[in-house]
Amino acid sequence: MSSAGTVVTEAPEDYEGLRALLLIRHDGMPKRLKQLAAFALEHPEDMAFGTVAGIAEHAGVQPSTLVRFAKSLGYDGFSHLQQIFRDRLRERFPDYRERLKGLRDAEGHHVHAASLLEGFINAAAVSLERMRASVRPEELSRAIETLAKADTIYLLGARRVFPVIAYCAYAFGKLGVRAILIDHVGQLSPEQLATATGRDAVLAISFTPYAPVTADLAAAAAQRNVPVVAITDSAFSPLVTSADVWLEVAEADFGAFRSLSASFALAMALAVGTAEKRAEG
Amino acid sequence: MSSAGTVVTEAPEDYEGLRALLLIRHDGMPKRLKQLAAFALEHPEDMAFGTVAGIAEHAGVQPSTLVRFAKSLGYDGFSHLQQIFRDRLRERFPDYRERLKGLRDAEGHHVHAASLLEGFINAAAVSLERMRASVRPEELSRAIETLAKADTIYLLGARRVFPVIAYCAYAFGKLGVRAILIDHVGQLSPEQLATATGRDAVLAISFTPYAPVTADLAAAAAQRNVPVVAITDSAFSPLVTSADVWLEVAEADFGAFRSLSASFALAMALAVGTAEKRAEG
DNA sequence: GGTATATTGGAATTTTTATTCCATTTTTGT
DNA sequence: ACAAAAATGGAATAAAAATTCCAATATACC
Repeated sequence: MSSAGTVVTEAPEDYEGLRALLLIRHDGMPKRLKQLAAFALEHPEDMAFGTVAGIAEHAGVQPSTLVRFAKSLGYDGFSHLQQIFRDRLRERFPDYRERLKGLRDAEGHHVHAASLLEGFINAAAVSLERMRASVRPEELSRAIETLAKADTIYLLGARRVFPVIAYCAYAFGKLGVRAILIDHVGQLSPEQLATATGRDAVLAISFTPYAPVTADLAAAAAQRNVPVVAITDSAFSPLVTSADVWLEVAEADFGAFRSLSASFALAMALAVGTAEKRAEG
Repeated sequence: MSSAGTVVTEAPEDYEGLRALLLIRHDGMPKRLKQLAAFALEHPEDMAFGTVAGIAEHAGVQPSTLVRFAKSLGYDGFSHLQQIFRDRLRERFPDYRERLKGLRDAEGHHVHAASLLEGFINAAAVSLERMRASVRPEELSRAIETLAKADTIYLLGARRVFPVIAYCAYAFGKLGVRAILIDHVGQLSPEQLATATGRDAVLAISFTPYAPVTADLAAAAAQRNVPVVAITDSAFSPLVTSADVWLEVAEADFGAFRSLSASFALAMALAVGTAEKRAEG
């Protein structure tokens, strides 16, 4: 390790750190490595997607030089360096599985617990960022209008998303909007929904793997001309066919568990938006 | 070429075209390919960066199925299909300016709805960032240890935080950890908790204004020497006196509503941490 | 100007990754 | 209920890519 290149004390794990390192070290670098440093900052996408051979040709160096370049910065090899560029494009969602594995071997449980938390925080943050870009204001507006027109709002969701719908019940209640939580107690959900008419509305949430109850009940409601507003995670969701308006939320996951943060934020916006719309007229 | 799969007249060269094609073909696809179609649209980043083996595992199919999937869409193989996903990421940069402009042009209500959503997204993001700094790894570790030692975990939370605790019930169940959700149905919560002993544990959550039930039940449990792990928002919380370990979470609010994102992330970390600790021994 | 040291180029090797093939299972049509 | 066709899983194979190694060249130092 301490043999070949220059200093070995670094190796930033994020793009900004790498950028800073390259700017500092650039002046003292030998010709070809300097060339690569400049190329990397000018063509970060190439660095993220390219192969050693391809990038080397583009940058006018030999493949081996690229590997040497990565090692001189403290990385294991080119692949490790490339990961930094990929993470950047991935909306800053580094490969935590890898990191977790490393931490587990290396240090104690404290670190492990903390990195677990980091992972979930990151999944939540990514979900929120994604939603910023993906939800269309017009759709959101239409959803709010539909709910605002309703006499009573029936809240439908099971299993993983039940917490979201339960929160809606709390929020609508606090806002003075009449809403009924379909809680499935005693498997009475069909009866709980039976009183819904065309003048009411259903707010249904379901993500993969779609709980059959939710899809079934939403479909039954739609059949009876009850307007359905849906929050779901893909155009393939069984909710889409029943819905008058549907909003897409793609939550990020960490390990086997998916975030709910974006769904919560969206649900809250729907609830407050509905209450405000009603107050207007 | 005209041999194996389905139709071969297509093979869109851009992401939108691919998306459209998947939506159209989805219904007529066999099980595994349908699965992949959904996965691809839900995890486009994975498709862009992953390897055949990695993506296949994530999506729950065989590597060969991925190749077959690509070919059935008219591509040469997986690599060709992957290119579409990579191209999409390269171009998706001048995004925010467009978005802002779009918001400005749209009508009054749309903007309002969108900014409502922005507000809740920001509150959630702020909460997450705060927690990054505030939760101490040692405390988190102690909390996990306490829960891991327990025979059965009793989940306690009401009103605003009920969704968090309800999610814990889901997560623990999925992880194979015995946990009981105190759901307050029929006001039977004291009875639901009555069977807890010193070999079990209580996970309690409460934020201002502290719901009296939660504090009372936690205190009663502590009295009977049941270990209590608490998540709360200040050192003055009534939960603190009953708790063996407590974790502080300060959620940000927008309007009258407070985020729950940080609490969720923390709860998930606790759940997974507990399950892993148990698996270790 | 000569020698030691660092850098570079390029081929050889190893590792990783995509693809193909075929036996087994599932679905479809009669 | 049966046969034919389609779909699937998994191991075997082929292709591609990263990494290493060493000889050749350039640079720095005395």
